[in-house]
Amino acid sequence: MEERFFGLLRDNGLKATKGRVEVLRLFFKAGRPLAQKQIMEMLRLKLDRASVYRILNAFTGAGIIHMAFVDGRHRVYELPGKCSGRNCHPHFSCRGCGMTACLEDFKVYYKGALGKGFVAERQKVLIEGLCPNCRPDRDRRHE
Amino acid sequence: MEERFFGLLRDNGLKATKGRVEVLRLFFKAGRPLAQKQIMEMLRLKLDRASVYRILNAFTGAGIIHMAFVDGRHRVYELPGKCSGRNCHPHFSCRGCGMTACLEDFKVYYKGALGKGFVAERQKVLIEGLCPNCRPDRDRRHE
DNA sequence: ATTTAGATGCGACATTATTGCAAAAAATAA
DNA sequence: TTATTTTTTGCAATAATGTCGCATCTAAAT
Repeated sequence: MEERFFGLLRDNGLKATKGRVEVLRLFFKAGRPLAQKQIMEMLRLKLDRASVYRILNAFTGAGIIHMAFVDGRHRVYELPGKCSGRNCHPHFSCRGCGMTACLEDFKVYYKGALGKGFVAERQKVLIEGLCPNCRPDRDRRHE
Repeated sequence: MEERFFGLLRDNGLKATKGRVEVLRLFFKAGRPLAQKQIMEMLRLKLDRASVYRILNAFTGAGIIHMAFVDGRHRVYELPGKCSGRNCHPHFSCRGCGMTACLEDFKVYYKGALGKGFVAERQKVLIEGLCPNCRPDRDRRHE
């Protein structure tokens, strides 16, 4: 299982160090976008803040992950999944617990109106709201 | 002209101080979203960093402006225009010069796929790319 | 003009992120 | 395996964005 991470790192010209394997493992395990802070809390081994930042930048440069969106002051990264760096799928962010999710089947359609001479390179769509856990439960509204 | 700003401030329970009138003037003059940094550079009078932040927070609390989007690490604010705080129109941000623009006629259509139990409260749409000034000019491509 | 509620300036601090440099670890060569 | 080279890491310092406390000042009301 770890071999998969070793290969992914080496294929992208990155040494398979403990720290990188660990961070990569966390992304695969989480299956959802992660911010540096969350990664720090999930680490099973000691890794410096600076190293985590450098790992995220290295991964981003290599295309192993990309920045999905900025949530408040946190840059949130994820494995590519179905989206390219240029045209990323929309994301959901819960204002209750900070949980994030990819909305890969959630398509955005827009028409014109960018004005003459403008070039669109990337779209970033973020839906903010409440996840099922943070939503006031409708079945309990009579309590 | 300045009376308009005085009235807008007082109607929202804010004292019409020099700093506030100046910041409000900049928003009206610019006619586009502004970040704290840009405001600092445009100021015609001396105003402390902290004061600008406090003014932006006061204006936001009063509903005179709202945060349009986060660009990199910069919070970008704007006058409401056609959008409410909850459902803001899409924005454009130029990666060349950092210029921002509102895409009020740019409508986003999306369908389903938010999953059961999720509640959408806000949408944030940001298109990144190049503005006409930063775009490599097509007419000069043979140079 | 005096009073007073509230705004400002300044400095300290918190947070997120980057960088320089020496020590450590991984990959390569011997 | 050992030695060498390259890259990464840890630590500390630094930068940028933003907030807060407190003394001082200002706008507006008396």
